[in-house]
Amino acid sequence: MPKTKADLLQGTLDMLILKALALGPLHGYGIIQRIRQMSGEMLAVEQGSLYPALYRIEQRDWVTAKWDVNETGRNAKFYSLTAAGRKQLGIEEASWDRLVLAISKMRQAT
Amino acid sequence: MPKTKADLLQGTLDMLILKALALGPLHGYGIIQRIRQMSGEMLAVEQGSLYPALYRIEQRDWVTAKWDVNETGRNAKFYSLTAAGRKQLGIEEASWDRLVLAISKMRQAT
DNA sequence: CTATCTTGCTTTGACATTCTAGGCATCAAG
DNA sequence: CTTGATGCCTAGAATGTCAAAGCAAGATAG
Repeated sequence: MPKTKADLLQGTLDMLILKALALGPLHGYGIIQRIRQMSGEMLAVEQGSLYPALYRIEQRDWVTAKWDVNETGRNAKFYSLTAAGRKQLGIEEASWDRLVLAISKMRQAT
Repeated sequence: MPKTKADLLQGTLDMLILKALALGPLHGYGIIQRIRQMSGEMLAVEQGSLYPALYRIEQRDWVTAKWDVNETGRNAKFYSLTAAGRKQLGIEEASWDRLVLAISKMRQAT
């Protein structure tokens, strides 16, 4: 039974999370929804991928976390982009652009 | 010591190999050079990545291998794209395009 | 002739990342 | 009271790439 092709490529998730948080602080569950919405329903991040990724990203000081209450009064852990995180987002976007360019060159090659 | 960012994202190598072989049969060592050349020197595939990938790809019948001699008379294992491989290349290119589109939507999202 | 470089294939282990699958808690709606 | 949505977390499996090493043959330079 062939595995279903992964939605995401390894290495893109950090960029997506940082990009989602660039629109403003948000809790984990909301980040998943924001990514889905921003991508036009094309990208679906699993919780089992997101939370470990958030932990990694926090360790690297690209985001900070703070428990707070959401608009409905429930507790949730809100993540905010740091200055370093914003810088990292730029790096990852540039890296992504390079890869896209390189592969588009592959496409054109005779 | 932060690791150097990977040149490739996991999941793209198969597509690159298939794409390189779409230009004609070639041996492993040559595939690395062809990918480098096709990508405008932007993509460098390591031997330690390539040969295991070729093995996987052969197991999936996307390529066939045959020992032969190269133009200088040396032995080398030549890989050729199969019909299934050509089909797979199409699938992977379409999947790549979808991901690029999804991420470009992320970029535009407000 | 012998040291080094390039070509060529292979294998091992480390590493990072994503996913599946589960658990737990709260709250609203039926 | 049961179900679904919201919300967080973890363990383990699977995957794929890379660094590093080894082996071999031929070319080239000294």
